[in-house]
Amino acid sequence: MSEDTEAPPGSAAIARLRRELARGTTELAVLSVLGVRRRYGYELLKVLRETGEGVLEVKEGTLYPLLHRLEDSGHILATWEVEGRARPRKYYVITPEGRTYLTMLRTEWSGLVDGMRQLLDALGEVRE
Amino acid sequence: MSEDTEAPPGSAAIARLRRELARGTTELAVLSVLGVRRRYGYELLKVLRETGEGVLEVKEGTLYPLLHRLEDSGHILATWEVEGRARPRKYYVITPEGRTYLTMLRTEWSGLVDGMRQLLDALGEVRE
DNA sequence: CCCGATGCCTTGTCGCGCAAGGTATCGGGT
DNA sequence: ACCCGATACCTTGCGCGACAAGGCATCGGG
Repeated sequence: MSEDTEAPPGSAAIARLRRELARGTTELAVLSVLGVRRRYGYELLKVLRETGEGVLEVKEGTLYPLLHRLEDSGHILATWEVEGRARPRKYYVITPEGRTYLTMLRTEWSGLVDGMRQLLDALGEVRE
Repeated sequence: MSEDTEAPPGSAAIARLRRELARGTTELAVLSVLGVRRRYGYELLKVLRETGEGVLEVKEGTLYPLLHRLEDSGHILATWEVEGRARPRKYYVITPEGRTYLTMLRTEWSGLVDGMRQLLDALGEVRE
């Protein structure tokens, strides 16, 4: 029984809380990347993994449904592109409504970060 | 049809994304407050609403189950206190395991914030 | 010839946040 | 006398995003 079925202790717990914390940030991240220029799904996957020190490990099962949601709500537009290529790509572009929404998301995010910092800093002082 | 059933447009959407973004932060906030000194549930509710500019609007239906979860996992300890009072209070104290977990949570949180800042800042430059 | 990378997708499960409801005591306003 | 808000705890049921796990197809290198 030296074959340990468990990875490092608590790693499952870490994964869980990381998942919960990152909730909602994927949408912000994706929309931000698309705010710069159009991308296709698989490309987004790599961009998001390379940026931000790999903190945002977006999974396929997360990204594709998210893109469909954003498309349904009119925040992004999808276009298939083949162009002599065997594996066609689905490019996404942000819409004006998407930009408005992105601004909203950014505001909400920085508000949350500010609030949390205040809370944590205040307690940090007392702790000292 | 002038009677609009909807409040300000998008306010429901705002509430939704705020809820999604704040996911998981409540645990960090609660544990942080308890890291300073013991508190009872209803008190936590008020402390969390007054701190951090009201960004963390914790609801009762969120807080109480969360406290029970933290207790079950051994991160906090509960003690009933009556002391001549008609309405008894349930005080919570953080345990050593809770402190370890709190440290972990703080690390995860700042990692996420850093990652997001890098991502957003990088895109901000290009946008300019 | 197989396997990994590319490129898209789906179904089912998990777990948090919350609306909505419940119970009980106490004090102040009318 | 009565009601209502604050205090103080709790619960059930729903919504919804993240993800594991799987599927499908093509292309290139060892």
